[in-house]
Amino acid sequence: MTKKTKNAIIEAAIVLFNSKGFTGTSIRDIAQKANVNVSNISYYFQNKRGLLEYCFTTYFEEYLQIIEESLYGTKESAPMRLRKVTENILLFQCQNISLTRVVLREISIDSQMVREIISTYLVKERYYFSKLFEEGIRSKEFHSFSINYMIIQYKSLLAMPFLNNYYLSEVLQVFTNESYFVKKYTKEINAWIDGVILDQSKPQLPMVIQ
Amino acid sequence: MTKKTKNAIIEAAIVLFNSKGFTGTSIRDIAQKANVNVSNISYYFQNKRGLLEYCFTTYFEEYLQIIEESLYGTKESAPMRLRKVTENILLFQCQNISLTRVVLREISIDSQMVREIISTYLVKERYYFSKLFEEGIRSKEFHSFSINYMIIQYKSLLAMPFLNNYYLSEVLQVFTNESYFVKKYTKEINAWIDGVILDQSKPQLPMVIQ
Amino acid sequence: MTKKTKNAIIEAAIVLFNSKGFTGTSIRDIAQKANVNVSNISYYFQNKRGLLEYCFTTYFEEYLQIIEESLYGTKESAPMRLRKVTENILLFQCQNISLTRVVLREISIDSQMVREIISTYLVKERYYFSKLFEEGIRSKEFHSFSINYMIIQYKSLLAMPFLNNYYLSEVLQVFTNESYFVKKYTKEINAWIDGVILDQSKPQLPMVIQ
Amino acid sequence: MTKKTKNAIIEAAIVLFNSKGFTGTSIRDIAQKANVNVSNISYYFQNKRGLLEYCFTTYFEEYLQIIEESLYGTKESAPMRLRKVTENILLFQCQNISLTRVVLREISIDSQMVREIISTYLVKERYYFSKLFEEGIRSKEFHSFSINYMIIQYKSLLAMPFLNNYYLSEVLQVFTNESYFVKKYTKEINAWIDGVILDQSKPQLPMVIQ
DNA sequence: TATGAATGAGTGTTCATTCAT
DNA sequence: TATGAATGAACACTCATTCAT
Repeated sequence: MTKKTKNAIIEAAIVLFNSKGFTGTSIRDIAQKANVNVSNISYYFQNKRGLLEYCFTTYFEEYLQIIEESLYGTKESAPMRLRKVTENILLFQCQNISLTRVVLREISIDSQMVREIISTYLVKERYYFSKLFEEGIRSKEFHSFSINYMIIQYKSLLAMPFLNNYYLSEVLQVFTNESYFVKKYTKEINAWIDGVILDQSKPQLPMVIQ
Repeated sequence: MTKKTKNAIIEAAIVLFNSKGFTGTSIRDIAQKANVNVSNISYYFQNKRGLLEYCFTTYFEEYLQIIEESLYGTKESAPMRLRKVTENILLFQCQNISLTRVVLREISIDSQMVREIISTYLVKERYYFSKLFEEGIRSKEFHSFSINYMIIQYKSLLAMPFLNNYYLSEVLQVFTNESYFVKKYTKEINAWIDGVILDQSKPQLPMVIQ
Repeated sequence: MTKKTKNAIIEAAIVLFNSKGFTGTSIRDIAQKANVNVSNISYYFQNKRGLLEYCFTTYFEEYLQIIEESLYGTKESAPMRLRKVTENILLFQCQNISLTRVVLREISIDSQMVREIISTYLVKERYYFSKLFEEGIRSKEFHSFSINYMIIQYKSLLAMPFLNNYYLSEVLQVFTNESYFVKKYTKEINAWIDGVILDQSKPQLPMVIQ
Repeated sequence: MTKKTKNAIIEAAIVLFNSKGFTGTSIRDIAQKANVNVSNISYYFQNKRGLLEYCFTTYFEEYLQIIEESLYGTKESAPMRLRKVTENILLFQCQNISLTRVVLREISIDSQMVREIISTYLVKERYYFSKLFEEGIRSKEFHSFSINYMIIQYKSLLAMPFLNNYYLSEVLQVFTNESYFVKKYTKEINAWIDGVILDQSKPQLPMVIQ
């Protein structure tokens, strides 16, 4: 009824996958942290892989919904929508730091398993982003750079604070879980948008850098 | 005499750590791929951790040397040196794709082991980068943004193609191991330098965007 | 009311015990094949052992009844009754191939559990067979061989096609489930009866070999 | 060097596979009985299946060699060679009672695994036996029965004491491991040969029944 | 009568490591 | 310098069974 056990497993798994990696985490670790019996993992998720799949699916379903809503909810200009989707993605990722880090890191593994799970999600994401950049270019608001490289840069800026959160906290003393981080980092990406993406020959927007 | 065995182990380890992750790779996998006996790993590197340490050390020694030479070998302006170090880092990383990916990914794990090995290297790297940005700001060539965030963005742009190389190759059809990638991607980062870092009110450099 | 669930379990169990062996079959396998919930097995048969017991009991009750009826239903001579019981046993075993194979194979395991269940049945069976052979010997129709060895041979001939049904079908292309198998194999055993058991110095019966 | 560990594993495995069946035996049972570490089983035999394969292979190599030598070592008549091969097989099986029982029982499981291992051996065995029976029939020494059914009966008589050794010892008080068993049981099978296989219209051999 | 949740012991297997040679 | 044998702990996973509903 209450799915208490199932949820406890998921939460424990995300925390441990985050800090120790998927292969570095044993299902016994998870069961112990969740304070449940090991067998429940097989019971609810078939096996360890199923648990990771669940995490991925959960993440991407919500992630893509946020992108969709941010892009198609309003009739604003491409630059405005780019800013909006940026902020919403950062907000979502900050609210799910551990899960975000798990997804971003495990994606970087050359595992057939991971590819099978996520490839369709990534194709969808790419479709949304490239459509947005195309619109910006068509309306002359964006530079007509290679869209592929725009997406690479954009995604790299979105992911970096989460992938290298150790670097941020230890070396740079920047903490992704602090409330003002979203605001601060949104400004940074906006600076990139203004400086790199937007065609400043006819600026439509005031600079928003801190 | 000949370090054939040792080198075979290192090469096999890098390839496997890259594709399966550190915890996902067993020393038996490595020994088999290197076509040597398992015990040789203990013999040459003490244990599995020692092998990873060796990889990290090898990588960072060369990486930092490249940064040092790029920054202090000439007396050029900050922007020019930033462009130069960028190109050299990308070149180095492309020439050592697997190792680069291993380092970048394993760094993202919250492992005490990894931290112990790399923290001093990261502090050095930060020192070099922040000194460069400080100089640029002092000479009014760079915007006076937060240096920390500049470094975050810069590092994220440098790392992204290697961390998400699956995404690049499968979704965007961009291949990091192709010869022209360095040239192409250097231009991209230069666009970022020009648009975001450089204070364009008094441009010293012609735009280099494709 | 309807014993649908119970019967589904039994049928699934027999098929699986046959093809995978008792220890090789899990109650989850059975429940899945029977399309019922696992707990029903505990409900109807107490536990896995109880399910096997049920199979054994079912088999032997009918098996012994067939022997009894074949031997004591008529007043015919020992050889005729031996032929008759042979045919009826083969018929019964062919009609219950899977169950027969389960029983014959599991009997060969040195399991205390199995012994407890079946020992009384085997004693009864032995009583019937030895009485029949004694009668044949007393009436000079049978050779006065060791009755024990007669029973061994007789039982081995009865069991063989079922125990080694893979050998029969794959290597010899003989199929126990085909309708004419009983007739054919009965003739074979009759040949054995005529050649080995019957005292041919004064033959009472015509040879029946194919 | 001494292969002590490997042999200890094999011996323990045969005993346990015999008494508890393959699936009923855990590799921990085996390791404990052999007084070695569990991992050695994987080390020497890859996995549990490999251990069974080894048992099968060992058994059949020797078994087929015995048949070959018995049949082709001399230039005797078909009946004499049939007697000889019978005695040698029984002797071999009595000297390896446990292994024989393991092989005979596991063969009766419908397992793809078992089939893959043994099918070629069984085909060879069949070739030898059918050739022998063909010769006997051609020389008019044997009845011209169906060779397939002859082989079935012959194999069933050879296997029975080992498959049902519980039945023999508990119910019939006959013990296969006693020294005189081979002699005694060889006579029994000879009785079958004389009574069923040999064409007695022109007897070449004196009856050997006790 | 039937179910889904949950358990703890057990499964086969793999792990990194050690050691004598 | 390199190897094969051996270990014990850990691995992911499955087992039969129980219990509240």
